[in-house]
Order: sequence, then C-alpha cells, then structure tokens
Amino acid sequence: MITFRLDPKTGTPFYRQIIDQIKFGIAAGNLKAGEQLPTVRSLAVDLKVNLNTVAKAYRELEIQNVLETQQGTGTFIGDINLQISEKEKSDKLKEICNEFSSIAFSYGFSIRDMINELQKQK
Amino acid sequence: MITFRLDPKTGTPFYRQIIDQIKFGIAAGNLKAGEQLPTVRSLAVDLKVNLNTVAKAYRELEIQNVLETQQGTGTFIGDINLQISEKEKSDKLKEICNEFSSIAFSYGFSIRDMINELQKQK
DNA sequence: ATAATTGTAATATATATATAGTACAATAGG
DNA sequence: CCTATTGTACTATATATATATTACAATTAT
Repeated sequence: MITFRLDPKTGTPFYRQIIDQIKFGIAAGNLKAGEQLPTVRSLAVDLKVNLNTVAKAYRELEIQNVLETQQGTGTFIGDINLQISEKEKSDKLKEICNEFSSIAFSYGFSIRDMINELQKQK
Repeated sequence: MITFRLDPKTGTPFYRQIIDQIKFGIAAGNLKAGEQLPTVRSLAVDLKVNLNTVAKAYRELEIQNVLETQQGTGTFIGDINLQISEKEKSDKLKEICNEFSSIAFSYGFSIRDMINELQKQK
C-alpha cells in the first residue's frame, strides 16, 4: 500500500496526481500485482476530494490496463503484460529518455540530477 | 536565454509551465537580471499557444516582481534575487521523474532500465 | 509624423476539472 | 434473503484553462 498525497499548488489535476502516484508506486515496486487499492469512497474521504475524482483516476487506469476493477468488490493492481519486440522496446525507451531529459533541461536539471533522483526511488 | 518547452501530457497548465521554467531559469543562473524575454507573440508562435497564454504567464510573474514589463518595448528579468528553495527544486525534479517513470512503466520499463539509458546519454 | 512593434484588454467560445447529489448494479457476508 | 459495500452512471453547477479575434496604448524606429 502507498500513501496518497495531493498538492493543489502544482496546478496538476487531482485525478492525474492520483494516477501518477499509482503508476509510480507500481514502477517503484511499492504496489504489487493483485494488491487492492483503497475504495473510491475511502480514498475520496482521505484526500478530501469528491468520489467522482477518484473514480475518474481509477477508470482511466483501468482503460490503460493498469488496474482491474470488480464492481462490488474493489479495485486491484493489474498484471501488465506488454508484447513488444526488443527493438521496439529499446527504441521506445530511448525516445522516452530523450523527451524527458529535454524537459528536465528546460527546468535547469542535468541528466545526473535525474539519475540521482531515480536512484533514490529505486 | 533559455529554451522553453511545453508538455501537454502532464496536465500542468501551459501558463504554469512557462512560469516555472522562467523561475527555474533565473534560479539556475540561466536568466540574468535585465535580460529580455521573448515577446509574447514570438513565444506564443514558438510554443504553438495563444498569445493570451504567454501574456498570462508574464503578467503573473510581473505581479510577483519577477519580471518587469515596458509596454512597447518588451519584458525583462527583474532585479530581484529569486531564490528557489532546495525543497522546491527537489519537488519539481521529483515531479518530473515521477511522470517520467510512470510513462516508462506503462511501456514495461523499470527504473533501472531508465537509469541505464540515461547513463548512455551522459 | 508615421509605421511597426511591444504589452494589454476585452469579448466570446470551447473544453477540462472538480464538486454535489442521486441512483443503480454487482458482489460479499450475515 | 437481506443488507452493506463496492464500482458505476448520470445530471447539474461552478471554476479554470486555452483559443480566436479584435482593438487599444506605449514605445521604438524610420
């Protein structure tokens, strides 16, 4: 389980912050496949947002096959299985990394800064 | 001068991304007091956004005394010593890296994969 | 003086985001 | 079976964000 936290000052929509935190929680290994997430109502109360906002985040992640939902039971971390060739994967990784280092540059950060931050979260 | 860059996928409003990049540019020493910024029209064309969006960012920074504007002449970096706290910097870096790893994850990459790729770019 | 360039302002329109409230559908547990 | 809990769906409302368009004001350059 992870601890959710919303920051209204960033301007990033709440439902997106929830999505990001779930995705990153999975990437960092803090959320495992099959694990149950908080119910839309309980998380909404926790974060002091409307239940529609949590539901929107869960719904979008369900569409992306990141989550699996069972009405009446709950929402769970899915078992992601992507079938992409090694070349496609390596090209995509390069593309993502280029994109993000240029964004980091626009904020004055270096590749070393990014690596350091990623290593912390590992 | 700095290079601006907008990322529509983050959900962070454009005018906020512009504000952030100017502030971080100053804090990082890439924008000096007195330096002229791009005109609202030219930056709008560059970033493919409406001139109102750029004007909104500049206006807000003018209110915060970060920028000084002279109608008919242009917009300039103000003379204040803009300090961005270490916490703000690390928060922004974290935000960027979280977004980064979320996307990488959705393609099945691990944090280690990203670090390896970034090492190559260094 | 005139023209061009700058920031500014205003209206209108569209979409995104978030809330409030209500209700329904599927499941689990008594 | 009954009830509580789960996700889902829908309407209505408000605010924020971004665009398009037009116009004006201040400054600079010709």
